[in-house]
Formats: sequence, C-alpha cells, structure tokens
Amino acid sequence: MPAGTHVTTTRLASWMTETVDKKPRVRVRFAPSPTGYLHIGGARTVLFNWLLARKTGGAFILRIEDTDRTRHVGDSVRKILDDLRWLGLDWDEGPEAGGEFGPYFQSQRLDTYDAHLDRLLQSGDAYYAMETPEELAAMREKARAEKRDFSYSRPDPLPTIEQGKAARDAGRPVVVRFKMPGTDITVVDEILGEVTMPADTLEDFVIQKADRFPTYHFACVVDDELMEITHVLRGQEHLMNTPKHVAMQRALGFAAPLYAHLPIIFNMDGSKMSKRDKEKAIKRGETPPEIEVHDFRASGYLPEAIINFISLLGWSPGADREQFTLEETVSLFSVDRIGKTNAKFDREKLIAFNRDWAGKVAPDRLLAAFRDYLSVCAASNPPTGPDDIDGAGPGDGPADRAAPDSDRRGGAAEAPVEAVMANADAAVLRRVLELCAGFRTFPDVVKKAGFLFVSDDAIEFDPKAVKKVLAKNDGAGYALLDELLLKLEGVTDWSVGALEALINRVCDEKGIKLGNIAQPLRVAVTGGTISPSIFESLEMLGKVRTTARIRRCVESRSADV
RNA sequence: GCCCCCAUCGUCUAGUGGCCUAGGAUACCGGCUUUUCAUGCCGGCGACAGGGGUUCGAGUCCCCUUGGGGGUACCA
Repeated sequence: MPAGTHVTTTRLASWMTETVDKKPRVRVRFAPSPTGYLHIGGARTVLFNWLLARKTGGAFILRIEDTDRTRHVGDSVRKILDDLRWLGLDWDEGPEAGGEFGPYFQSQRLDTYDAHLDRLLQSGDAYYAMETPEELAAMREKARAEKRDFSYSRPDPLPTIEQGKAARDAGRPVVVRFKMPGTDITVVDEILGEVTMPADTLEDFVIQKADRFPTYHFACVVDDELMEITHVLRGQEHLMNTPKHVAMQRALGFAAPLYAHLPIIFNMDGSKMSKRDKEKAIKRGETPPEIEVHDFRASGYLPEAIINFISLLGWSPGADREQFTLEETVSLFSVDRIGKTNAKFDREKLIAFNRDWAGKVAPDRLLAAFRDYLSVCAASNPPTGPDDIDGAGPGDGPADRAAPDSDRRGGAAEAPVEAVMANADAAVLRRVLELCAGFRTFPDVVKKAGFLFVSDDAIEFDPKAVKKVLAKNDGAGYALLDELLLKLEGVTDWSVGALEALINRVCDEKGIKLGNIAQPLRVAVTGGTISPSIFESLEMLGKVRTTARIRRCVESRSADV
C-alpha cells in the first residue's frame, strides 16, 4: 500500500515542521493542597518545576488542589503564596496571576470534573459503588485478621448508572470508581526509566467521593490535560499513583505528560520531615526544627541559601562547585541530572551555605532580608509582658544554664529587640550587618548587636560573664572600669580611631593585653561577652550611653556580692 | 504481608568500563590569624553495602542477598 505510506509520511512531515516552527511550550505546574505553609520538600518540587519552565522558556502554573474539604486550612493559600514569593519563585498562571486555563482552584472546577466523569460512566470505564467507608474498613480489617491481602473486588453485576443515581438521590453514600483495565501498566519516567506495575496490584479506585468532589487522581488528570501540562515533576511518593493516572488518560483519550519522580527529602535520622516534628520538639522543650519554608524565614535564613541548598538535594550540576545564584541554576539545570537517591536534609550544611550567602549578597539585599527577618520575628512575638519568664518552676539544670545567654528582655513590658531593630535606620542596620560579618543566620546578628537597641536599664549582667571578667581577682575588672569611665568621660572625639588610641594607651601603661580591657567593657556595655569589635561597638553606642552603662555596671557591683 | 523504587565518605554529591591511588562540599579533628563571638587561611581523617557473574579490565553492566525508602484511603 504505497499510497497509505505516502499519506503517513506527508502528515508526519507537516507535523514535524510545525513543531519546529512552534515548538510546543513546556508547561509545568505545582499543585499544593491548602493545608498550611509550604513544606520544604514541596519547595524543592516547586523549584525544579520552576527551573524547568524558566530554562525552556515555558510556563509555570500554580494550581490549588482543594478537593478535600475536611483538611482545608483557612489561610493556607495566602501562606503558600507568601512562601513562594519569599523564595523568589514566581508563577505565570494561578491564583492572583490568572491565566486562560483557569480557574486554578479545583473547588471551582467541579462542573468540568462532572462532565468528564459522565464520559467515563457512559463508556463503562467507571461505575457507581455503594460500599460505605465503614464497610470497606471492616473488609480490610477482616482481611488483615485472616492474613489475606485486601483488594477491592469489583461488584459483579455492576450497578447501572440509573441505580447509582437513584441510590444517591435516596441519600445513600455513593462513590464512583474507575475501572482499571486489568493489564500490567508501564510508566515511563524520565528519572527512573520504565516501571511496570502488575495488573493484580491495581484495583478500581475512587474518582468521585460521596460528597461529589473528585479525588486527587481524577482532578489531577483532568486538569493536567485541560491545562496542557507537558511535564509532571513531583515527589517519588506519587510513583504508585502514576499507573492510575495513565489508565485514566487512556480511557479519556488524553496524551500523557512526561513524568519525572523526584527523590524524597528526609530528616537526618531518616524519618520524614513532618510538621509534627515541631510539636514533638516543643513538647520535649527543645527548639522546634524548621520544616516549612516559613520556619526557615523566621529562623533568619536567606532565601538565596535555601534555594541553592535545596537545589542540590537530588540534583547536581556535575562540577566541583556548588554555590550558584538562581540565574546560574536556571542555566545549569536539566532533568537528566536529577538523581534517584533520596536525600537527607543536613541543617549544618544549610547553615554554612547561609553564612556564605550572607557574605556574598549585595549590602542592600542583605539589609532588606534582615528587615524581613526582623519584622517576621516582631509579628510572631508580640511585645513581651512581665509574665514572659514563666513562673520560675522547679527550675533545675537546663533552665538555669539557658537563662543567662538567652535573649530574654528585662521585666517591664517592652517591645522585643527585633521589633526595635526593625524600625531602626537603614544606615544603622547596614553598619550593624557590616560589623557582624561572618554571622551564620540573622539571630546571630541580634545576639551580637541587639545591645545597641535596648535601653540602658534593660541590660542584664550575665552572672557567668560578671564572675569571669569582672569579679575575679578581687574585682579587678570593676576597678578597671572605674578608671576607664573617668577617661571615657573626658573623650571629646568619640570615634573608633580616638577610642582605639585611648584604650591602646591604657593597655601600654598597665602592661596588659587588649583582651583584658575589652572584655570588662563588653560586659559593662552589653551585659555579656559577645559583641562586635569593641571600638566599633562603643562608637555606635555613643558616649552618653556607654558611660551610663559603665556607671550602672560599676554600681551593680555591691548588689551582687 | 504484597507491589514498586533506591544503594559512593556521618551528610549532600561528582563519577555513564581504563583518565579512580575515587574528586568537591559540609561536618569532624589539628595548626595559624584574632579584643569576645563568628569568620578567614592551611593541613588531616573519612566511602564504592556483601556475594556471585560478564569483561583483558567494574564504583561504573547483569543476578542474588542485605539495607533504606515509597505505596497499599471516599488524603493529596
């Protein structure tokens, strides 16, 4: 049949030229369900999708999968959007962006799902099923008791569409199940290769729930088709869902997108990173680990560091370098460099990345990020009252040790130091950031330079520091402060240079090392032993406040002996 | 239990049959710098899970074992 062959090649040729002219745009999506903030693992999934879109000049779509009305958490869409924005990942279509394939909330697409559901019902690829959740649970339980594998067995005769509708109209809980084809299904995965699932492990599954909402599987397949999604990059936990999706695509006559299942991210101990880790840690009185993107934001990480770090979880550019800007990552990214091995989330390495990024970004960028951190802190820690230090319980061990260097402010209801800093001058904050260079995360900056932003009376002298640098040797440190106070009061040029000259002179006169004089000053002025360089610290504090604090420190001596 | 995926330093990874005496990063250890903290600089420790094949040659290919993980919902 030469004629037939000819026709085929002609069609193929025209198709080919067409694809050369207008190459099909890559369209990828991230489809979170609104159950809270964006999980860090979810962020990695977003990132890879976003990278692929940006790399190829395609579109990145955000779709909200809100088909489970029982799990819906009120504010989550706004939170997820905020997290995404903070990370610097924008979306071309979706909430707030619009787009021609909307609506992008699945709860607003129910009619669409119903229409496709009808097609499946009519073609016999789906059927009404009458078992209640309780009945199903009982059957599973029974199977477990008898050490049998449970799998849903398709009712024989199947209820007709009319019977199903009648039952539903009568108020019975009715679902719609998809009829699996009864053959093995092979999924082609861009990362994992071909994966075949045996037919007998593939049971008929629910595609419409009793509340008439579609299940994830169904809505996802319909929307991916209608939104013309070309690539699905998602976590490996979805791998076993894929044959279901493939089977539905075939029944509906949809072309399957390309699939790529990403390795999963775990805690260092191999457990899943879960929101519940936070509650557990709090219960044990430990600092909760960061799990959601917002946690990292509130812990003072830079999005640059987070993005860079998670990009390396399951992907590598293959060079002996690993710190890249987002733009560099876009140009380096490719799906075939994504690995198959699950990764553990190493916070130590993240911290190192953050430290490096903090030293690398432009000063203005760093300032903006610091301000953001400060205001997030201020917002989540409303002004603390006197009740802040909880009623001094059976306070043994840990509490005692934690108290001195913690950042608890003094008794009176006072705004947290972060809130004060958030409103500080740009020039001041920029200077603070400069002086704290080398910090790991923003809380380090607050710990180190916060003393500049509290009132003189709010300085609490850390007993350990006092003992070590002031009280020992019969209060030598206090004596030194007395002398210094006199000299400092006489300083007219309150500058780093003058201060440095003065203090060095004192060192020479007394034959002591700088440390012996810097430390007492630090304690007097900050309450502890940590601050930026002492000269810069004093300069920033100013003469009035410096001398006031030294005076107050010296006077506190009698009080604590 | 059943189905599926995975396997290089503690951790993230490079490695696509000879370039591997296995590279980088981080952590850890040591030294130097230093006014505290944090940095910075230099050096060190440290891995191909085990067993069989294939091949002149295997971290790289195949099989088994072991280990880890995922799935097994009217969740997504």
